[in-house]
Amino acid sequence: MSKQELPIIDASGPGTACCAPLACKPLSETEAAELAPLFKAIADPVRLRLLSLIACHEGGETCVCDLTAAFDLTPPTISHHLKVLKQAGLIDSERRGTWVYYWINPEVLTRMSALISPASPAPTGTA
Amino acid sequence: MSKQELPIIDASGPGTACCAPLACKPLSETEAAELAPLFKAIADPVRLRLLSLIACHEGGETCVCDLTAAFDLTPPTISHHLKVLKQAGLIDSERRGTWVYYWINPEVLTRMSALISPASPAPTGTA
DNA sequence: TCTCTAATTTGACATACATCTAGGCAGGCG
DNA sequence: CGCCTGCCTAGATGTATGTCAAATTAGAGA
Repeated sequence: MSKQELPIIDASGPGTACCAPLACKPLSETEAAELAPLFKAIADPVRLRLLSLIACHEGGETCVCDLTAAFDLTPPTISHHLKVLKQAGLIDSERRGTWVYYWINPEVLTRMSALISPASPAPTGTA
Repeated sequence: MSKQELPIIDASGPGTACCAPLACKPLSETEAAELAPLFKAIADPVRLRLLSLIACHEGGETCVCDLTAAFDLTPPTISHHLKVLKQAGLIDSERRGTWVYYWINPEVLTRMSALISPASPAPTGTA
């Protein structure tokens, strides 16, 4: 276990210096190799919907049973996708009694978003 | 040809109403099915670097020969990845004499970025 | 303890994908 | 016209991935 890593994306908090890392200077081979799996994790319709379902759920967390019910897939398949999302660091989970709850890790999503956001994300008079 | 489509992502321009579509309301099956390929296009280290190289190149466009030179891969492989990016609508190209030039389509990238950007992407007094 | 439900793990299978080699098309130049 | 260079297409191949059925673990309750 202890698959908790996400020091990628050039560090930099929410209000970074430059612009979008991607359009600022070419990604190194190493950076690309670490970033690609993050996007691969959300590059699937089921995982995209899972992420959205969890993100939208009130209380910030969702029981697996609710997620499974939203798809025409078997529980093992949902479990597999949740595992992929979790290993990418996009979500986290905890068992509470009989049920397991998942919630989103917004930091990683924010970083991914910033990475692909073009130079001037808000063209509000950028001229 | 004529694989030019990108009406996805819930429409909405740069200054949309709500927040991030993903965290706002659950993605429909259709939306997810149309969005996933976009992320799949950048869910590869080589394509991520290609995109970055093109985005960073001065003049806004890059010759294929420059891209090929940056990798340890054969030209057909680079060509394949460029095709994937182009079919996703992320880049576009034009032949000019002997060389072919590629440039980025920032709109699609912007939409993808907004999609995964958590609730308040630009805390610039959005409240 | 026994049983029932919730969720995950394991193993198998079909499909999708990244990469290469070989060959084809287009444009420049002698 | 013929050749050379730049890029793409076609076909082949090994690996990765999404899905399911069957088996396993974890907790609740009688």
